[in-house]
Amino acid sequence: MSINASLPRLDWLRAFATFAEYRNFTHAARALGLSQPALHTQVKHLEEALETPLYRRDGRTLHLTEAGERVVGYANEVLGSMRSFVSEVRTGRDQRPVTLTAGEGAYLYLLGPSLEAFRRDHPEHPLRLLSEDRDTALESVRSGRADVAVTALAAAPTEAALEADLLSVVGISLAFRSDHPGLCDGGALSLDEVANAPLIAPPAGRPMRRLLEGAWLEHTGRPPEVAVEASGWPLMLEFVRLGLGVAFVNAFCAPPPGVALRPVHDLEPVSYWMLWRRRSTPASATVEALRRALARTSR
Amino acid sequence: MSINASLPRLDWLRAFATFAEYRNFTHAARALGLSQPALHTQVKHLEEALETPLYRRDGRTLHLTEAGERVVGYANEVLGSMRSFVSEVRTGRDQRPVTLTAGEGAYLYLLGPSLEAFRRDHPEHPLRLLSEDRDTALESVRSGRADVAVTALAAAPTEAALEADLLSVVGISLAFRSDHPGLCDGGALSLDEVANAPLIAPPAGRPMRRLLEGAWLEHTGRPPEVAVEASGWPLMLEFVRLGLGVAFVNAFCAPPPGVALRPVHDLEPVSYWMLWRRRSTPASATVEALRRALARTSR
DNA sequence: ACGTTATTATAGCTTTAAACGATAGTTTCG
DNA sequence: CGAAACTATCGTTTAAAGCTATAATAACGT
Repeated sequence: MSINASLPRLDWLRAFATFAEYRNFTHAARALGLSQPALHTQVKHLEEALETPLYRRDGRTLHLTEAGERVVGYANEVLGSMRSFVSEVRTGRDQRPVTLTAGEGAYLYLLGPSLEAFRRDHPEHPLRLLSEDRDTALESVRSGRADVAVTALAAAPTEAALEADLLSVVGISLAFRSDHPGLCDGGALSLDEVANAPLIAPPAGRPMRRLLEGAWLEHTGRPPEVAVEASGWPLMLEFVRLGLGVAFVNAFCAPPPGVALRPVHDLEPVSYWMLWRRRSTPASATVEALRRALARTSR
Repeated sequence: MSINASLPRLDWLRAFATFAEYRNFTHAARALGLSQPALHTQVKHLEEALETPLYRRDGRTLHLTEAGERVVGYANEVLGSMRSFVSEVRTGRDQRPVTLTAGEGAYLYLLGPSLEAFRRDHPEHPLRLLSEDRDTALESVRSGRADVAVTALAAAPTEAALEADLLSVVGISLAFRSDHPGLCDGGALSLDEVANAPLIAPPAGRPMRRLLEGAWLEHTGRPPEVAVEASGWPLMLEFVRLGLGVAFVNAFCAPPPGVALRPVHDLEPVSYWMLWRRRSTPASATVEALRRALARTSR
């Protein structure tokens, strides 16, 4: 009944956290400044302390188990909290950097004012801004490498480990050269009106591209013909300016001179969500429950 | 610019936490199953890692510094969270015991139904119930040994480290034998009406005793004459039943057969508070601020 | 198919550091 | 002022964490 079964060491948690990042002992060990065997035994110790396998081998690639995923998240949480506490005690004030991850588009067109405001109101906290695509960003939040992610999602994530808030819903607009014949005036466009213009689109596989392909098929009966592939709205808009074609972009984009936007009503608007890891101080939920129970006491 | 200055080890935190409990290296070391020098160096290492003295010597007695107080709290928090996480991973579910500390009176007359309800709604969480007096209970919460305290306080504590909720305000009643001449009927009593009855009161120095002495002086111009000292309302009520005198008790007390209660209006009612440690995941406040800043984003 | 490369996992040896016993140094108390 | 109670330090011992070397295994290229 291992009542006082030894706690895992923080070294082991850190070791496992960086191992989880690389999923490769050799590289992770180099990143930690350790030998590969040393890292290996640290992870092994952690597994023994938790009496649970944390990763699985499929041939030469290593996958985290479900328990492993939870442990990474907790490890990063505890390590981050510890680091910030230490620096807080040492310097007398909280200087923990806050890490935000988002896509380039969100930074350029959505988050600017908020970040300025945060910087102004909390100058004491360094702000680490990662630029990552949707999946990487979610993974960064899950694993605790980032505190908050902002990204476009079809719906709030159902994962229990994450909490989310809807930030903004933005429509899709068509970007075209101001001198484009036949597009310059009018309200919302339909897809058919632009079915024949050469198209600048994100690379195959990106979420926005898939959205486009679906809607195109539905409205015109055939897949879109993409003239130019470009990643990121600034590039797409630049290519529009150069006359390489038209592009579908989020309505919040600021078009460069010579480029105009018109809303498109056949495309679903995109929802931007802010996501963060549900803090798993496992105690707190229970303690909260007890507090609620007590608060029901005759008042 | 110690960017990666080594983190304190959990051993050191645990060592310091139990040292803080005893404020005595020798005893704490015995409690930990360590030699006194070993414990001493662990605490020293912690101080070096935090670059801050955690205790001070006044002759032979040791006091925690202010930083030391914060570190104990954080240490207990982190250790508790770690223990519960480990057992959660090992067993697959959260079994963290929740620790409540309160006085005997609160348990007997105030908290019963709430505790029953909590037990029914959360049978998976062991409940540890400590019986401590006010100061010890507060100290237990501050140091993280207990999750929640319930105790009578004149006002909400102003300490930044604690949060509090008012649970209940209860008046003071006089407990007397049902056959007492002249007391049996009527509404609220004044102090003068009972100034001559032999008095059963808590031992000198207890909060309730001090309250009584203050009010007595104010209303009758002289200190009360205490016939019997007894600690705890059950004992006091029992002595009332035996005819040793009358007693002032909280109105929520359940008098035994043969004993009656009547409210007393010259005595201030007593407020029962629930207190808990403000969770200091130092990150969370900042992250919260960032989230608020982002949420101000055009919606 | 077979050698080459990349990587995990184990073994033996070395080094680091944590624990211990002994003890000097302080303060308090009778 | 001596005894008792502790803290803090000093070598010494012991445990554990690191390193190099290497066996074992899977993927890859020719």
